[in-house]
Amino acid sequence: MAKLTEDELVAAFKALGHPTRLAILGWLGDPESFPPQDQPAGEVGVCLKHIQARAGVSQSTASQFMAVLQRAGLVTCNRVGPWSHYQRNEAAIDALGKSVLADV
Amino acid sequence: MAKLTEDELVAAFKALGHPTRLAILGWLGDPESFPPQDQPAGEVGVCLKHIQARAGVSQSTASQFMAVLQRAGLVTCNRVGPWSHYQRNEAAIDALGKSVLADV
DNA sequence: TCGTTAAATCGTGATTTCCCGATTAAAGCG
DNA sequence: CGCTTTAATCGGGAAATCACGATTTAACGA
Repeated sequence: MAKLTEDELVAAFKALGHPTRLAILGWLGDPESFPPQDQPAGEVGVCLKHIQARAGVSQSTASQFMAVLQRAGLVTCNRVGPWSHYQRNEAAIDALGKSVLADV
Repeated sequence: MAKLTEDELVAAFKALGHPTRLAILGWLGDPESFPPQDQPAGEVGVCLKHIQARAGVSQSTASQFMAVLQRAGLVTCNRVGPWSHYQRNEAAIDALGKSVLADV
């Protein structure tokens, strides 16, 4: 994973500076804990519907939360048919943690 | 350093989700790079005036920035006479980085 | 005691974030 | 082609953040 720029760091911190978004990223660490779906969550990621349900927010809010996490590079999106599946970007999260330990 | 709670994590991320505050925390990693002051910066921390000058913001803004970092546990404040000196809380920063690598 | 200096707090307008419902876009099925 | 499902985007009101100047508090010296 490339070294994070100042802007990327700020975007990542902003994205995680919200309790629900922080929780979502944690949940995605255990994709199998979500209800079953057409595509295997462990491979393709978790469907937005399931994230929305667990977070207890509206569909539009869930979609926007994931867009923020995606723009910050912390998750990736996998579109299969009508579904959007979200997965942690482990390399980016690792780079963020190491950035805090080394640079910040 | 104790394990960070969800709330502490969010507060720390929020505090760092601002380019100037993130930069300040980085600057404090090299206290000697600031202009000389009555008390040795390496021991007691950096005087608010110097932080304000480098950040290029007003006195009140600088004071509030440091208050945010302090409430997030990322810096400590050392009052000596009329001066407030700020220092990185290395244990908290370390705990934050490890939290990202392990829990988030 | 009276200034002076340092810094926290107060009061503010401007901007941004938050979160929703409504709408739109796209996929898939009968 | 309609109908349904999924999710992104739009529009907006409420709340929080941002950054400032003004004021207050506290420490110190003359």
